[in-house]
Amino acid sequence: MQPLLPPPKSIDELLERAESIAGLSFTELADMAGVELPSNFKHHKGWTGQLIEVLLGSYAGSKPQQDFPDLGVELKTIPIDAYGKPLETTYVCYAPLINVAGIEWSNSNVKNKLSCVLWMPVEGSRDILPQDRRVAMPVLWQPSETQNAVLEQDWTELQDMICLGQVEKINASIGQALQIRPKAADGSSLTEAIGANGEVIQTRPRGYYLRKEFTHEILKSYFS
DNA sequence: GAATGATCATGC
DNA sequence: GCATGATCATTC
Repeated sequence: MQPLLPPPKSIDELLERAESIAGLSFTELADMAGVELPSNFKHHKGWTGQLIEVLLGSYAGSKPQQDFPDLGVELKTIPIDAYGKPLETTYVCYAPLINVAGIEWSNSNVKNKLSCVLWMPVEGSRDILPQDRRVAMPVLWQPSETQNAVLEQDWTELQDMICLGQVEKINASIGQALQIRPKAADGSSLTEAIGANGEVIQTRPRGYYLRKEFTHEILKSYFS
């Protein structure tokens, strides 16, 4: 998919664009973008996110930066049920597993990505066909002090385990708001990490994700 | 039913 | 393989 518009020049312009597609169905959005609508997402898991990106004027790419670097805004689509509750966790970024000296919360990719997020909730219930799913109203969010503290605490705990060679002990149950889970094409994918004795080991790549409870709180606070 | 771990598509 | 976009599907 190619961007349909130049990047927005201001947050207001970005919000206007986002609000202008709220309420529209995936069928209407696919038409606007000139792309085919998948009948399901089994083989097109990132389709919705990329569709919203091109409609709002984000440059496609896999750069480890925000979607709108000039505005300092990250774009996230999030599937919700009929009650506005998230149906999935939210991927944040890759978890660095090696050469981690010098990485602190203040300069981490997680903090950078989550410093300002434009959430685009979309209907995601599996009993709604992709063609009928609609986009909800956007939410521009910046973490509160409390939220930032929780994120920092989780990140520190997890990143400490990585530094101490305990990556193999990390599972998705660790962390109140942030968790680490595998992030790879399949189980054969490997990357370097720190082992229990400080040696270099091979392990499955991991990513940081936000729990549904945390994103639910974000969405609720803007609709109450 | 929800959560964890696994997986799919794409561009370099 | 890394990093983006995430959802799937097995396990609990």
